Parts: sequence; structure tokens; C-alpha cells
Amino acid sequence: MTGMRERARAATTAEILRLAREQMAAEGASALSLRAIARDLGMVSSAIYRYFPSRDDLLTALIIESYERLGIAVEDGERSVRRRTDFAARWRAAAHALRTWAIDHSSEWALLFGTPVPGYAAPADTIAAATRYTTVLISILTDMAAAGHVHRTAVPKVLRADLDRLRSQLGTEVSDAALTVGMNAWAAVMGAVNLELFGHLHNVVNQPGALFDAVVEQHAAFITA
Amino acid sequence: MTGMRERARAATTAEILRLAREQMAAEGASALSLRAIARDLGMVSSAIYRYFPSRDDLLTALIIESYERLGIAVEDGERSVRRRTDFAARWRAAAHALRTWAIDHSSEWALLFGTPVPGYAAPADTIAAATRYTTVLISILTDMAAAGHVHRTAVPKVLRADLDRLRSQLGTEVSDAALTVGMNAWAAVMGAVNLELFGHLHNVVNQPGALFDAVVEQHAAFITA
DNA sequence: GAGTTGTCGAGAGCACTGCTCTCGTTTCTC
DNA sequence: GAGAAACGAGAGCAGTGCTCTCGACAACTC
Repeated sequence: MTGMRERARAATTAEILRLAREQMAAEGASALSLRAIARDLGMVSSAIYRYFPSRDDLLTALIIESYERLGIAVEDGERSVRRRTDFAARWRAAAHALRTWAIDHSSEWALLFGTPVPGYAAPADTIAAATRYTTVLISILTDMAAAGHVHRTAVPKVLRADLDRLRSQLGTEVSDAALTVGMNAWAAVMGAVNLELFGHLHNVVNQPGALFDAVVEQHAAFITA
Repeated sequence: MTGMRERARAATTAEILRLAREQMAAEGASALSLRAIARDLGMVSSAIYRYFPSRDDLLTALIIESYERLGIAVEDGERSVRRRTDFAARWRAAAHALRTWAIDHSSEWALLFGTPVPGYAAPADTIAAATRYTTVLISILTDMAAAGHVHRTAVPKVLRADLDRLRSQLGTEVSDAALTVGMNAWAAVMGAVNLELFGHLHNVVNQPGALFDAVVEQHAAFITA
């Protein structure tokens, strides 16, 4: 219902986002220009502001979309593992889905995990979307706990309060040790992907993904230990 | 020697870099403006181009300086450990020096390890400077090898060739296993710092540095295992 | 010492950016 | 059908990186 105006608005909003993503992939997020999008769209630059009040708002919309897509990619990767009790395999699948998405959408990855824009404070909607890809790891740990697995890593005392809060936020019954193992794995994987995508492995590791595989294997052992 | 012209040039070059760093600390690297620097310097914008042919060249100079400073900070931190055979302590000191520098110079950290500028290809001078802070970790592993320590981590086959090349580049006699352990630790630490500085731990880990400490401890155990 | 050469800062200007404001036109709502 | 709201166009502002020209001065050559 509700007329052609609303439909037209939804269509051009989607078109703006599509063109923005296209432009971002071609020239990087920092080069994203509202005026260029307007030109591609065949309208005058000021008209864009009817749809996004500022460049930051456009970026926010793109960030939310990208978090969702990353989340879906990681979920799909992890879900493809048949033997659900093979927790190491599930971890590997999730981690490799993460890296693959990052490589295939490097400008979006940079948008999510690169330098934050100085004045830009992430709105609440983005942090909700941002949790999606991490939830996959939590679900693996939760299933391990349900299967009777007990993690025995030392938990730094300072982390206790945070882990308690996290557990109640996530509504899961994962031990402090399991959460610690998970966060270590998370940090390591993110570090490896960032190093690779942001060019810090040039002349260090030429074999693409070799460092990443090593990191994933190390933490596969840790997670299932 | 050689006259006032050369001295004046060196002075204003240094002043430009100083103002650039100041401005970067205040508003982030992306907001760095040649015109603003010129204004602060009391000269017209086009005059800046006598000293740096483009904004990218200024950024390159800043990047090299920052890599050097980071390297020095990590070296100093690691050197402060008295018992040179306490390799875990040396690792902790180096890692914490890295994080401390990152926090104290967050805009410079973002410049080094954040989103690379799309068109920007790091010149050879930067990659030389970039190795400095990593060399500290290598030196710890080298000393461990000299002290008879043998690392037993599994080494991914695909990494072999890269590790061979690295070893000869570095001119050190560290085993493949030791290098693998080191690179894993490197990736994890970089990941933890990036997550913290780029705001991805908001509402996840509020205790500053708690995740970092956990990561450092885990790899301290790995390195000395 | 005189003359040439090269460096420097100033100024104007180009193409671009995000963003604001106004002004008709079109669509929706009552 | 009348009033309100949404929309696109256009002009304009302040800012950016960068280029070009021009006059002043230091540095080197003869």
C-alpha cells in the first residue's frame, strides 16, 4: 500500500547504497563521494541529502549492511560443517569464512575494522549488527559446554567482571575459561586478517593465508584442548 | 656548513612535520590538511609544496618517523628487563611497550596499522622502518635459541619457504617452529591492540587492557614452552 | 665583484568536496 | 479540491589538494 512516493524512495535509497558500495570497492571508503553518487544517479548533489542527511549517515548505513553480510558469511561457513560435534572443524570453517569474506570485500572490511573516522561515533544500531559474526564463535563454545567439554585456561582476574557481564548479555552458559579462549582466538584471527589485508605481510609472508592458517590451527588446538 | 638556505630548509621541514603531527593528534590522520599547516606556519599554502611535493609524501615522512618511534619504544621497553634469560618477561615488556605506545599515540598507530590509503603504495623506505619493532621479538627468539631452547610447535608446510627466506633476510638462526610461534604471537598482539584502539571492545571488555593481558600471557606460555 | 642559476614565498586559479538555502513542482493527506 | 509535506534543481559557501606564474633573494661561476 502507500503510494508510489514511498516505493520510489525505497528504490533510490537502495540505489544510492548500491552505487556507494560500488564506488567504495573501486576507490576505497575514504574516496566515497556523495557528489559522485549523485552524478551516477543522474541527479543533482543536493538531492542526495533528502535520503541521507550527511556523509556519516551514509557510512553508518553501509557499515550496518556490511556487518550483516559478514555475519551471514561466517554463519554460512560454519553451518556447512556436517559433523556438529567436530568443534575444531566448525572453528576452522568460521575463521576461513571470515578471511574469505574479508579478501572478497576488502574495502568493506576496511570500513568495519580499519581506522575509525575521527569525529565518527558508532551509533547503537551498528554495535548490534557488529555482534553478529562474533556470535558464531560463542555458539561453538556453547555447544562444547553443552557436550560436557571443560576449558581449563587460566582466566586473568581483571577479566572476571567483564566475562560475567558478557555471559548474561549473551544469555549463554559458557565458562570464564571458555570465553577467555574464545577472545584470544578472536583477537588472533582479527590480527592475522588485518596484517594481511592492510599490507603488513609484504615481504614477510608471501604465501597468501599461510600465517592465517597457522593462527587458526593454533587456536583450534586451544579451543578443543 | 653550507649556508643559511640549507639550515632554513631543514628547520621549516622539521616544523612542518611537527605541526603535522600536532594536527594529526588533534583531529586524526585523515583530517591532516596541508593548508592548515601552512596557516599555522604563517605561509601561503603553495609554499608547502617546496618541501613536500604532495600530501602523500608528507604522510610517508610521518609514517617513517612513527615506525622509528614505535621501534624505539618497544626496544626501550624490552631492554628494561634486567634478567635477560627471563624470556617471558622480555616478551611481556616488549608487548606492553607496544600497547602503551599505541595508546599514547593513537593517531600515529592508526596511520601505521589502520586502513591503508587506497592509491597509496608504501615506498621502500617505510618497509625498512616498519621492521624495527618486529626485530625485538626476533631477538628474543634468537637469544632463546642461543640458550639452547627448542621450540616444538607444528609448522604449516606452506610456511616453510617463507620462513627460509625470512631467516636469511634476518640473518638469524631461529628454527621454523620458533618463527611460527613468534608470528602467531605477533598477529595476536596486533589484533588485540587494534580491537582495543579501533573501538571494537566497547561493551565487550571494559577493563582496559584486560584482553591484551590475556593474549600476552597466553603467548608468553607458548613462546617459553 | 658581476652575472647567472636555482630556490623560495606569494598570489591567483582550477577542480573537487560536504553541506545549506531557496524555489518551483509533484505527491500525499484531510 | 485545498493545504501540507516531500522532492529535485540550482546557486552558493567554505574548505581541500595541487598547478602555474612572478618577483625577491641566496648561492655558485667566471
